Amino acid sequence: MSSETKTRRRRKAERPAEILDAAFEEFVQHGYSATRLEDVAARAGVTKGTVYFYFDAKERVFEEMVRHKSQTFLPDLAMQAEKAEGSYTERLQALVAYTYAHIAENRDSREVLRFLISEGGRFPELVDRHYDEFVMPMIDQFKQLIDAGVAAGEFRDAPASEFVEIIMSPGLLVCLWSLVFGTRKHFDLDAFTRASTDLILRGLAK
Amino acid sequence: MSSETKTRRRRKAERPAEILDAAFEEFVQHGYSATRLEDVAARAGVTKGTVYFYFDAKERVFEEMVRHKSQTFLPDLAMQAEKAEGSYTERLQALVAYTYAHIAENRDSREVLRFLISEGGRFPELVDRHYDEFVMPMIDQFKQLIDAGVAAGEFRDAPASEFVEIIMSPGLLVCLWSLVFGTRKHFDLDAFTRASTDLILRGLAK
Amino acid sequence: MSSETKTRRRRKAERPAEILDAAFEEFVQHGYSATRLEDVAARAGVTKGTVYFYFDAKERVFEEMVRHKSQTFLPDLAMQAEKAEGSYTERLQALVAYTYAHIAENRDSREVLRFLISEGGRFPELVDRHYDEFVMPMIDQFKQLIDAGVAAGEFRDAPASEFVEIIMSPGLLVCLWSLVFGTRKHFDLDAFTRASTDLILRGLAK
Amino acid sequence: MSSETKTRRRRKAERPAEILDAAFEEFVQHGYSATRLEDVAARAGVTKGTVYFYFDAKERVFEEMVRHKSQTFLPDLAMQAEKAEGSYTERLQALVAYTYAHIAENRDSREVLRFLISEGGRFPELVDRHYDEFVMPMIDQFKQLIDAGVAAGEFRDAPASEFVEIIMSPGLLVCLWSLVFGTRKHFDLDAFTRASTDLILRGLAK
DNA sequence: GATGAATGAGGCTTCATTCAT
DNA sequence: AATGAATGAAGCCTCATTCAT
Repeated sequence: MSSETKTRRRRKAERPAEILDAAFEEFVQHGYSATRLEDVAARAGVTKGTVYFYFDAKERVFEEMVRHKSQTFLPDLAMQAEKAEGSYTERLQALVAYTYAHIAENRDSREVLRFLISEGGRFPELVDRHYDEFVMPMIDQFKQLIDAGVAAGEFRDAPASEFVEIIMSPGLLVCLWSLVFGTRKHFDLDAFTRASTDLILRGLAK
Repeated sequence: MSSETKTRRRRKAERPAEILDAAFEEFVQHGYSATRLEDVAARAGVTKGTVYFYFDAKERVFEEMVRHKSQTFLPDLAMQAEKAEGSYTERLQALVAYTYAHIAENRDSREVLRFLISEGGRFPELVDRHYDEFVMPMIDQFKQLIDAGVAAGEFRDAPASEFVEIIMSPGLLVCLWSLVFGTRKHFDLDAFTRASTDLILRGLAK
Repeated sequence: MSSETKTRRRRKAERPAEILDAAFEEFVQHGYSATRLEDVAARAGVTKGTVYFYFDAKERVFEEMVRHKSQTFLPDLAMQAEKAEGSYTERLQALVAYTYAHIAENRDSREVLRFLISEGGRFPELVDRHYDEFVMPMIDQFKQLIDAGVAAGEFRDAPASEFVEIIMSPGLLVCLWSLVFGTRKHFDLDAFTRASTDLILRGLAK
Repeated sequence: MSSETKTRRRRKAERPAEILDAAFEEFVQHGYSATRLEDVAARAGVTKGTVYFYFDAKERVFEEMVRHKSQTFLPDLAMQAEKAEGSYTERLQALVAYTYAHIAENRDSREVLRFLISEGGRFPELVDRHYDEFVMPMIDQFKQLIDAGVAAGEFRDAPASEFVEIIMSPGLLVCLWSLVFGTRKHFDLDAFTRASTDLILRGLAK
């Protein structure tokens, strides 16, 4: 069935997501203030008016777009954590690799981070929401694993146990690198991940 | 020459910097697109026309402002590295502490990073310049120290030696934390620095 | 025929009037240009499309609404004039009181006057129609009574006989007062009517 | 000196009034909502931006325009009242004639009344201001004269003494007539004034 | 008959930029 | 050097109107 023959009702169900996807691209390219809603509309294959039929204002489009693109990878992370096997070292290694790959390679979450950095001041609820739904849960996930490793006597009780963010920081660096330098200065993610994991695990080892 | 004339001359000489300082504050608060040159002028105590006397266009004001606020801390870092004493472990510890403190607490460089992230696409030369004048030198500085430590047999030849960025990543995390959450979610920088340094040094140790 | 069908039919028959009533309220509150047909529809409990089913365009809704709300009180006035008894003075007194009460207290005709004043330029036919169907007949009604009173020797042949509008002007003033000041500056209509009638009758008396 | 050679400073002093005069014409022709600020600008010989240089928003233009056009005729009325001579009857006669002529023939105040009627709901301060600065003082002026006439035994103590608005109501009727019918249905103002004055004076006479 | 998704022209407002003074 | 009046392009948003369902 071609998209032209879709019923209006079906299209209505799909429109908002189409608009938000288009908005994502435009906001990524030009930033919040410099993107024109008309371009968003054109990219989504509708007209200005249609955007306003679904969203109150430009701010709302932005907020919903971030929400839309924040469909978190947390459930996946939890699943990875559960199905992880072997020593705590091996489990942590696996989880770190999984997380870095996500942070570094997932364009959506990378750009969401850019939005939080550049427009967070204008959209504080978005920031708070991100903290609650993304940052804290991820930290918790890692903290659990490390605490268990410490309890099992596999990791030493390093001060880093209280700042598991440290473990994620190399991943964030890659993400930031990508945000700032794009593809101009390339990065061997695999080697970097190996190096980071090596350093971290060695740093945690007893 | 009357003192009034002198004052006027002195003021004239300071004008551009005053304007750039004002621009910094406005750009920090509203982002590139959303700041009005008129507000910049008002904050600097001049009028729009004066801004245009010193700078061609809004883009130029932004670029010059970033340049102005990028007065790098590299010379300081080099000095610190030179006057550092003791084992390589101790030297690295000192340098890391110094760097984290700068990255985390220096508002100017923090906000410059925000500008690079949010407006880098619009100002690629700025990004390149930053890479050349800031990122690479800093990486080199650390790489030298670590290579020396390895050569001296104090550090193992970890894969991280090829990615000394890893060592700076916890500092960047604090910086990012501050950019996104401001002062809302506080952070014990000292404890975090100790934990990071501990992890890193342990990870590098033979 | 099920009662439901009947209800539907009945409702259908009432729809236009319901829409016009809703339109009246919205036009009163916001004026012609500033009222949105969507709000009219919502107030009438239908959707925009339905409004367009019954009326060609916004202008038509307005015109029909004014017509709908202009269901004149002239028949009532004529009846009052007919059943009036006593001297011409008493009859005029009664008719004046009746007219003032209507002009001053009937919200519909008051607001119709507002529409004529504010949108008359855009709807000249409405104005002409009002003149023919409302203004002239009312003037005639009064003129007849006064002429009869003059003929009967009860009133002097004052110049005002040629301008019976004068007699209605105090009523109009109350109406205007209400249009401009609403209920904020109150007005003792009864006392005002008595005062006006007293002045007029005395002015007409021989 | 041609208008082109006027200095910018001089022009700045004149611009606001020029814009407000232009705004008056446009608002009169189309009403508040339907006039485009761009047309106001064009009529004033400037561009949209200039209007916004002098006035915050369309609402402000309207308010200031009403204020500008409300330069009251009260001082003139007071002067007329002072220099009036003869019996109270003659003085009242003169004042009424003067007032009617103003109300009926002064286009500015007539249209201001139209604005109060059509847009008063949107600009309540304007209405209140008009009441304080225009309506009440005028009423007072007439009340003083009538009270004096009553005290002097020239007028009877009619109930109308408490509602001197009655005296102005014929003038208002002419004004309204003009607002609604424009020049289409003409009106012999002089004759009407004579008729009204005759009726009123006779009504007040002892 | 009725709905409501979609359109697109049009108006308000902002602001980078210019230039006469 | 500095001012600030003036411009005009551009963007946000509204809403009368249409039409497929």
